[in-house]
Order: sequence, then C-alpha cells, then structure tokens
Amino acid sequence: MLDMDDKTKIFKALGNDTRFKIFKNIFTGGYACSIDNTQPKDDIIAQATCVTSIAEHFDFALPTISRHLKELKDAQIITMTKSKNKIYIEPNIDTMKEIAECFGKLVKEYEEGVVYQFDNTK
Amino acid sequence: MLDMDDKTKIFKALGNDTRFKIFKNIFTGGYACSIDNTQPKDDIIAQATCVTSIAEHFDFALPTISRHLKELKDAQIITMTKSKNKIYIEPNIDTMKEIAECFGKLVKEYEEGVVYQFDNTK
DNA sequence: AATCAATTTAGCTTATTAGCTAAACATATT
DNA sequence: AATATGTTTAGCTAATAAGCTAAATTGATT
Repeated sequence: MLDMDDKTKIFKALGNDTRFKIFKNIFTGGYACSIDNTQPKDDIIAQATCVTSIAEHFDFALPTISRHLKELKDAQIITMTKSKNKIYIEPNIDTMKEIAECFGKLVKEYEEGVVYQFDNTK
Repeated sequence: MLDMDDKTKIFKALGNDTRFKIFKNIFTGGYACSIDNTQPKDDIIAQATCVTSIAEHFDFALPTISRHLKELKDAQIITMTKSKNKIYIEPNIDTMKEIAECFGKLVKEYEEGVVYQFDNTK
C-alpha cells in the first residue's frame, strides 16, 4: 500500500525528462538488452534490460543514468535484480496498478460527487 | 491531448510535498472558502476555493502558496478563474481523466503483453 | 592473478527550486 | 479618495538536483 510520501516520490521520479523517458521505454519494451540472447531467461521477462543498454540510448554519462535508475527503483517504479555481474531492470507493475487505481478512483468519485480520499492513510 | 512534456510537467508538479497536499485537498474538497457563503455560487462548484483560504492551511507564506498554485495551474491540474478580486480554484478533471487513462492503459496492455505506447506523439 | 565488463560511489560544478520579505497591483468597500 | 482585501511580482538566500569525471567495487573470463 503506497502512502502519501510514496506517491510524492513516484511523481517526483517521473517529473524529470530523462527519467520519464527511461520509465516509458522500460514499460513499453523499447530497449533490448545486449545480453538477453546469451543468458538464460528464466525468471526474466522480455523487457528486462540492464543499465548499460539503457544508457546507450542517452547522451548522458553512464553514472548519471545509473543514478536515475536508482531513483526510479527507490520510488518503486522499477525493480533491479542482480544476476551475476549484471542488473536486470523490470517494470514494477504493482506500483503502476496502484497509481492507476488512485487516479481512476479520483475521477470516478469526483464525477459521482463523492468526496474522495486520495490518501486515506493520513 | 497531453503530450510527453505536459505529462512530465504534471508529475513534477505533483512531486512536491506541499503541492501534492494542495492538489489532494482541492480534489477532495478539503478546504472551505470563507467567501463561499456570501458570494453567488453560479458557475462555481462546491470545491471552488481561493488562494488565501488554501494558504491558511499551510505554515508557508502566502506568496509561496501562490507560486505553487501557479505551477499546478501551468501543469493543467487546476483551473484558476478570476471573479471580482478573488480567484476561484477548481480541479481540472479532464487532465486527471487523461492521466488515469494513461496508467490504466499501461497496466492493461502490459498484462496483455502488448507493447504499450505511453506517449504516441513522439 | 590479471584483465575485462557492469555498475556504483565520491566529489565536484552549475542550474533549478522552494522558501522568505517587501512592494506592487487589482478590485471592493467605506 | 482612502482604505481594505486578495493576489502576484521582484529580488533575495539556502537547499536540492542533475550533470560531469575519476576511482572503487563486483563478478566473469582468460
């Protein structure tokens, strides 16, 4: 269950050009991982990719992309799973589900004229 | 139709503690406007409120809240309508609808294994 | 054990953001 | 016309964020 701070962190993470692009492409499978074909894919979905292969798509230095990915991970937007010396990056669909629900409920209850609690933990 | 820049701006606006609280309360009707009872309510929905009455709920100076509200307005999250010398602030439900759809689609198409275009204008 | 590949950490600079106070502006009321 | 109310603008400071390079770390390969 995401509380208000979690949500703020998620929006902050998505509120940056570079991170939003990374996010978008991870979720849409826009990246290929150069190692996908040579590694067993058990437990790793098709979109799984690694830091270097994402960084290749940007004009920023690798450490910069690494820090952006950390922020997306800390916001629970993606997961990063170490396997050997590479890190598999995957969308965290549970978080997206919860955010989708929040906005969906917000709209629905607004239209019904119900007072909506966007965050009912506070 | 919100493009990628619009979306980034929306997330950036919501990715700040103070603004997220303002947003939440505007959408949930958490503020009362001190002038609601003395002004005709034509064309103004129940949640409509004004800058001063929002600022009263925060420990920040009025100009600070004013600037946050401007940012929410610029991100199309709220509308600000001047009527006499007061400004009526209302949720922009169309924007929320579109964001809700984005996340809803993201989740749905992800689960169906379809490659999802979060932003198909780029 | 030396090297290579993938990633993070440290330390720095520059740009942006969030807060403030004081002053200005706009409209209403007396 | 003077005052009061609601809001924004200007100009400042301090904190945060985004980028960089260089170095460190981890694990795989030779």
